[in-house]
Amino acid sequence: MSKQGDGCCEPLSEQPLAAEQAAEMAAVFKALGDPVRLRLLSLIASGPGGEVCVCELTPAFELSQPTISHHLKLLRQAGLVDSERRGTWVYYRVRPETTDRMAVLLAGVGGVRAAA
Amino acid sequence: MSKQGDGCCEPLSEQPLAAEQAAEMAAVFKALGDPVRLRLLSLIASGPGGEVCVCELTPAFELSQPTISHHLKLLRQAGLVDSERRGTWVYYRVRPETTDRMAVLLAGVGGVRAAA
DNA sequence: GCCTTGCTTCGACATGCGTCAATGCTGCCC
DNA sequence: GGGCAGCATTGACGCATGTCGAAGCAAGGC
Repeated sequence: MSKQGDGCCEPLSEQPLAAEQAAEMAAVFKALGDPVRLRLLSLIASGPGGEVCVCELTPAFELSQPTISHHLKLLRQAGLVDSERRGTWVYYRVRPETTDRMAVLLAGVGGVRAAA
Repeated sequence: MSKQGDGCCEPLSEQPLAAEQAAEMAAVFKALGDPVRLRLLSLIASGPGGEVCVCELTPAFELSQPTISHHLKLLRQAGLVDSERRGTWVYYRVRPETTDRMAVLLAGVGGVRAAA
């Protein structure tokens, strides 16, 4: 418990990510941590007007339709996309607030010394 | 609206994230999709000189020491951090190349229309 | 040389996650 | 109203993941 050495075990002046905030961010990253969801997000973002119908997303994968719906639900719960029913079809769009927030966090982690 | 081909189901001109690339990126995001690993990365990034000894990381969590080592291994395998043994202690540092790459990807997803 | 400290690796267990088939529900068209 | 297409939900199964205790390795101090 006493100090084990000179260059070790000094208390950190600040830890920029609290446990609560980390859990919140990790939930979003966990939603991104799947190839299918990542491609879904990319397809939605690159769609015309930033919107894509589910009927365009399902045939893009060799997966069953319920599986795609499940992944879209997870993306929605993570706050990464938003859905809107328009007549027969359901359209999804990206929520830039969430993606930008994650991008800023990653840039901050990687560029701490560059910013300072 | 019997015309299904009009407002729906047109083929995408391009899908910016191929399956291989998505799998590679998703592996990194999966490594970030855990509160413990996210806090570890944050602690490492905010350490003096961008380096932190493992003996500083372990007491920051209410987890066993092998568990922390396991999470650090996953971060290392994802290319997010790098480890270096210096005498008795092992120091970890962030690899900004990886974090910046992810930040660019997220910024691109969120700001497609802003860039265009 | 031997013991102590710091960290990793090895099994083992419980939980969570991705996937599918089957079913349910909503809205359009005849 | 009846039928049908588009999506979502449910239940179930198999695999991956987080966690721990115990053991193994490397480096220093006595």
